[in-house]
Amino acid sequence: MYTNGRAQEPSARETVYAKLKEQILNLELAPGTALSEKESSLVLGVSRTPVRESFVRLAQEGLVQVLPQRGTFVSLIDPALVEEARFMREHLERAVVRLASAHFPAEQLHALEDNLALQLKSIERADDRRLFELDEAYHRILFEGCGKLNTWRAIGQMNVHLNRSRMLRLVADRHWEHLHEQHEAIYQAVKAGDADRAERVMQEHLQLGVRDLAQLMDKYPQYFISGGDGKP
Amino acid sequence: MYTNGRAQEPSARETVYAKLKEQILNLELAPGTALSEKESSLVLGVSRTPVRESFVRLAQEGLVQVLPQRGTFVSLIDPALVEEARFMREHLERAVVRLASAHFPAEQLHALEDNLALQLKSIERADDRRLFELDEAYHRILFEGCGKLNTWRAIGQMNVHLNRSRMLRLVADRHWEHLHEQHEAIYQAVKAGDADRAERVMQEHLQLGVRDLAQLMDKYPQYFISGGDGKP
DNA sequence: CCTACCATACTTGTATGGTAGTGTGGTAGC
DNA sequence: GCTACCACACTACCATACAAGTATGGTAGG
Repeated sequence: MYTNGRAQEPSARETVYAKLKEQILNLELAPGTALSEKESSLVLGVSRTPVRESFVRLAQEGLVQVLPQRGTFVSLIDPALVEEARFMREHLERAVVRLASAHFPAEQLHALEDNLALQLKSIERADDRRLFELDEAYHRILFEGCGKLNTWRAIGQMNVHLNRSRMLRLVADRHWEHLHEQHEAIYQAVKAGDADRAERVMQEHLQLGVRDLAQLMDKYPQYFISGGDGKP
Repeated sequence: MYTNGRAQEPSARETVYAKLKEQILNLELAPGTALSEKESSLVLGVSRTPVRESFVRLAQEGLVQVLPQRGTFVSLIDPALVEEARFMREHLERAVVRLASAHFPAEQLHALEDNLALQLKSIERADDRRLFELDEAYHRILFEGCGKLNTWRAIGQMNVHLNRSRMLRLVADRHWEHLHEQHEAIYQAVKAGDADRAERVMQEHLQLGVRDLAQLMDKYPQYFISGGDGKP
């Protein structure tokens, strides 16, 4: 029988994993912070087992680093990962907007419109976090409309590193001026079927994020990998 | 002191994970096969804990599917994942060979030469598995020479699904004719700095693999996702 | 004062027992 | 013969105990 109503309460492992990941991405758990299975289990009110399994998942994503018998630490931001995340997004999203310009379902086109409207409201309210989420959702919709949602998910695993540096930049200084207008321009180009223009704007759009990575590394050196250490 | 000679014996979790992953990729554990923490722990001679943690990792990669209180199963092959893996590789590797054509270190260039020589020997011996590994290594070297090794690793997580279908194809029918000559052509183009030609050959190269995916799905329907089931 | 050593309090790694949910085969009742 | 029910075997999930390695601070000896 269909017991799969998907109304199951999430497992302890899932909640712990989501909580830790959110805190790491929000920089509430700063890069370099020492974690511990026992401490996290006490804080979150579960045993070590689900915490440990969450650490395994986070370690696989490169968000934490487990040193056997020594400790678990929130990974330092690796500039190479940040740049390569940008690289991946640039080339894959350029390809995707070309696809989108050729054919894009009405449903996702409307979703883009709604998203753009919400972006404007978030900018009015100066709600950075919300705008950040909407930005993510916007790009996700583009992939979804092209039937490339799995590709977006694969990007996601690199994207977390890019997002952490973007979040750091958000703390230092907020300038979302061009963001909405670029999103708008991409939307217009896709709608008009102008693949060349869509690709060009997307390329510019994805070069904004890491322009001043060096400044961030200078301002928050303790959050970044310096020498040969950090990732073996 | 420097006790980090990296000469540590691998943990039980690592060996279990590697073993299971290899067996899944080799199709020794066929898609749909039922696994179990207890059984695997008995077979591999460890307790349930490292097995369980390996399942967590494999589940995150999409290689197994864990149904709570019901069982753990080797994931069926998802044609959408296979196609999107090809999509990612096509666009990222085209970008990479363009970079490589502009500048490529001598060390990696020699590594490509060695690799090509070994490919020839594997073809002579009709050693498919070995040629498969060399093919993977060849592309990895291209990324490495461009300083995009993390990108290759990110592709890897999608690539496993592509490779599983390629392995299935290997079982059915072996035709590696064009593989080596395409690799050779890419090498020549990179060495000559001809970005356009390198990109073009790479594009053709990466369209070979999934040409007859439909045939495989027809021949081994039990290994593939059919309807809306499989991945929620 | 400086150094070498060692007890101790951490850390993660592994093993195991108990719990709750799920599928299945047998059986009682119709 | 057919159906409904129930006991049982099986699963993954979680908690806990033990093992083994590591960093550290205090102390004895020079």
